[in-house]
Amino acid sequence: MKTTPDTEEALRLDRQICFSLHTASRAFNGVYRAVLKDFGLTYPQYLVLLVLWEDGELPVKAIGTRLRLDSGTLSPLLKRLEAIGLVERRRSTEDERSVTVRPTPEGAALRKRAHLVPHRIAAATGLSLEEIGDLQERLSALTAKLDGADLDLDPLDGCADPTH
Amino acid sequence: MKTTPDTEEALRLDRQICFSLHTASRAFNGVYRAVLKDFGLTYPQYLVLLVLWEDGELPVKAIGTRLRLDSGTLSPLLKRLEAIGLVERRRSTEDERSVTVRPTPEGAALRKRAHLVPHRIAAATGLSLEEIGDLQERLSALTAKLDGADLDLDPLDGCADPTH
DNA sequence: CACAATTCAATTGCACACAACCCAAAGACC
DNA sequence: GGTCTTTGGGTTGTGTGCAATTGAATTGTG
Repeated sequence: MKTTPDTEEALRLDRQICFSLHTASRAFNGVYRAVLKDFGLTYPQYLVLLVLWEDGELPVKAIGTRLRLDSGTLSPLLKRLEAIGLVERRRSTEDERSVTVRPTPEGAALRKRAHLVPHRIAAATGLSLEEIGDLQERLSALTAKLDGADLDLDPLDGCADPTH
Repeated sequence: MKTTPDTEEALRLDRQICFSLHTASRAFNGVYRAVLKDFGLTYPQYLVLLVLWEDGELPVKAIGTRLRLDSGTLSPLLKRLEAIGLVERRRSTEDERSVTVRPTPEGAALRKRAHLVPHRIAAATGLSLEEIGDLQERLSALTAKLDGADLDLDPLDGCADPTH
């Protein structure tokens, strides 16, 4: 790694990682959009249903922890899922701050139809299960790293030389 | 790969790839948000500036092709960049349908300060340049595959057996 | 030249995603 | 009991991201 500023190269290189991740994510989103259209679901709505199918019933807080989403995103999303009759929201009696979400019978029934989704997505990726697993592993590690980064680095030094 | 439906496993496995990609992308976005706050830029705005810094001046259409964004996203974004004085939009004289975007002197000057950004981002990833390059390559390949997928597959068969 | 098809940008509508706030309920503390 | 703090959801505001439409300009074709 050079210590010269090398503005051109840095700006180009940087674009590569973040941009490819950004684009891949949107491309994936597009594929999900197409596949989930038949179910009338968006991709984040599908994610919420996945965790509910697994756990049966969860408070909003727990869904947010699982998906790393806050109430600003989840509240309206859950209201939409409730509006189309797939989930039910009930304020807990023992802790009235908490709202418990669970699939309605229609929401639970959707699970049977939804098991087709992963096959179609996997086919669209064109990757083997092994490659998928590997990529997933790297991305999870990257996310953990990014979440933990505090960014309190000196603007210039301390970056190029980790031993500093 | 088994041919049994295996709903549980399929739904879980599927969650892994798409979810990790989705989460990694948002985590990256969060890091950029923190780093770019000093510049008053969002991450997509930064991407637009990157291509403008490289090419000097581009029609909206070309920016969209580079970043895979359409006018619905770019039009308001560019108006914001114009509002804060970083770019200039001018309707082309030779083709009046086209709008040419280029950095203002302030926008061009920002480039010098922005070369700090990639260092901080790279540091936050905790990855070597080699790992970054490898990941980028996989993601680009994945995006290409996803963009090309037509999804006109049979819902069930035709997935597990590529020779079909 | 006239007319249809295409292209480019902008706009509208909807759904995240996140920061920043508000409020009510629950705990913690004296 | 009476405050103080924390916690869980909700709301608001801003900024994407994308489908669908509009409208003007250009191109293609007879």
